[in-house]
Amino acid sequence: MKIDPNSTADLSAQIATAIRDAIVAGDLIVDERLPSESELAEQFQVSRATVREGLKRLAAQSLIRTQRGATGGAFVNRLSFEDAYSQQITTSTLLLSMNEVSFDTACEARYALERACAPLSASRRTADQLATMRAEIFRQGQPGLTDEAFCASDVAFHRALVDGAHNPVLSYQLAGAVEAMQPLMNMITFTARDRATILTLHTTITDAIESGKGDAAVAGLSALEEETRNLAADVFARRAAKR
Amino acid sequence: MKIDPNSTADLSAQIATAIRDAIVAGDLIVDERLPSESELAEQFQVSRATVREGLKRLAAQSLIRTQRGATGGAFVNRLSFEDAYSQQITTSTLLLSMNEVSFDTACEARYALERACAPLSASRRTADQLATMRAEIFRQGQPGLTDEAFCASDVAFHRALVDGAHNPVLSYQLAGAVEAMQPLMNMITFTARDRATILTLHTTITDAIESGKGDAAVAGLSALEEETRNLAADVFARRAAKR
DNA sequence: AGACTTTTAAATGTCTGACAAATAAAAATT
DNA sequence: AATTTTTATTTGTCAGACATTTAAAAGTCT
Repeated sequence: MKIDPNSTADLSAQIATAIRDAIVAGDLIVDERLPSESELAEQFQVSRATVREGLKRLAAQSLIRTQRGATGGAFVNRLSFEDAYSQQITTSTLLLSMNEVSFDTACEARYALERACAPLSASRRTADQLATMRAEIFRQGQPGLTDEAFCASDVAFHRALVDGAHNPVLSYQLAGAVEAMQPLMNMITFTARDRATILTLHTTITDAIESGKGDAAVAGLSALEEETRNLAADVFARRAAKR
Repeated sequence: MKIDPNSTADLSAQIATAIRDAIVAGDLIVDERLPSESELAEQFQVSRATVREGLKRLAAQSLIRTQRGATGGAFVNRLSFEDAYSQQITTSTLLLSMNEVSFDTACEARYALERACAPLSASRRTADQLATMRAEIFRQGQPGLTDEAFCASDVAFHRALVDGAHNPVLSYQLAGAVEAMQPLMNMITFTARDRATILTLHTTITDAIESGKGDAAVAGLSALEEETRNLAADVFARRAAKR
């Protein structure tokens, strides 16, 4: 684990990279303790403050955790799916909001990915996930629900659908795609009629998942995608006409 | 932008969270300059070193960039797809290697996602992407290619396939799934016969993409998935038998 | 006046040394 | 033997200093 004295990059960044590489390469294994900050400072020939900045970079990516006290120190962290989820969601959300990704592009990606889950979900979903989907459908039918709450329930519905595939890797990948859409969806105003249409489609999809018909679920998702895109197109057209 | 004096969390972590929240909420917009480190230190009532640790956390997530000099400072960074790609790949790779994700689980997720891209790719791919796919197929047929090089070419082939969908959000999501598989794939030894089988399937898929037949491409991917899983199962069975 | 050079000020990057707080092990006491 | 106290180690935080980079301001020369 060495740093390049000729590099112009910040020392703290170089230190973070060196340690990260060691973790990715497997030279440092999960729960292994790194040398203390003072030892690292001597090893890299920098001050303790610089080492700390490097370590904080790694902590931000959940690659290490620190513990104070006599037997404390920095330990290689087992990256949990939960940690990875939340990072993914933050990154995806910012990616969409900062890069002028069109609603259609994001929507297309999301539904393409969801359709990839549907057949697996249809054959593996537990009663628990089905119950969640039904519960969210019920919630979505409640009168007086705000648009935000409707969208949040929509996200919960789709997450249950995705989790039904019982593949944590898929769930992790999809978390970003589904949740990052929420701010975009929140721009839409859902009329009572819109909600009724969506509810019908949600029911169709849930029925298909329950009876193990992957194809029908895929078709339902495609219909839902079209509906969503039409709704968004209307909103944007009306907004453009106002000017 | 405030921190909770009663929280037990590290001050640098709280500062990072406060600024991150402001960025996600849109209170700080792209390319906006944050107050200088000294000003932030005064604002949060902490030392400059603590502020810096917080800022390094944000820099690790590509949320800010820093510039030295008179008009320098920390600026809200536009999260680029490239930045997001590489973060995704690191995270996905570690997630798989640290959590005992089975080969089958990872493989299933990867191919499910790729099949989601195939129909889009079949209708939108450019000549460029097709050429890349053909070139990689050619490379994979070269004698004397190491297993590592074969896998790397395989990744390039699949990335071209995914990029053919011309949806940056999809490409971003898929980058992690495809690249994170590489270390797992590298555990497999490909015999000449294995390679020939894979080559045939790659050709089938490319032909389907070229002629706009999404269904055929999906079928080809499914066949490739089965082939890959059989290969891996053989490897693991042989390894288990050795003991 | 305009082009070039020098100075200056502001900002991040790094270092040093110190103290606070947490924590577990070792030592002392009951 | 159980409990309490001490001690050593480690991270968290602070204060102040200097180095380096950078652009703008000031100065100088033609």
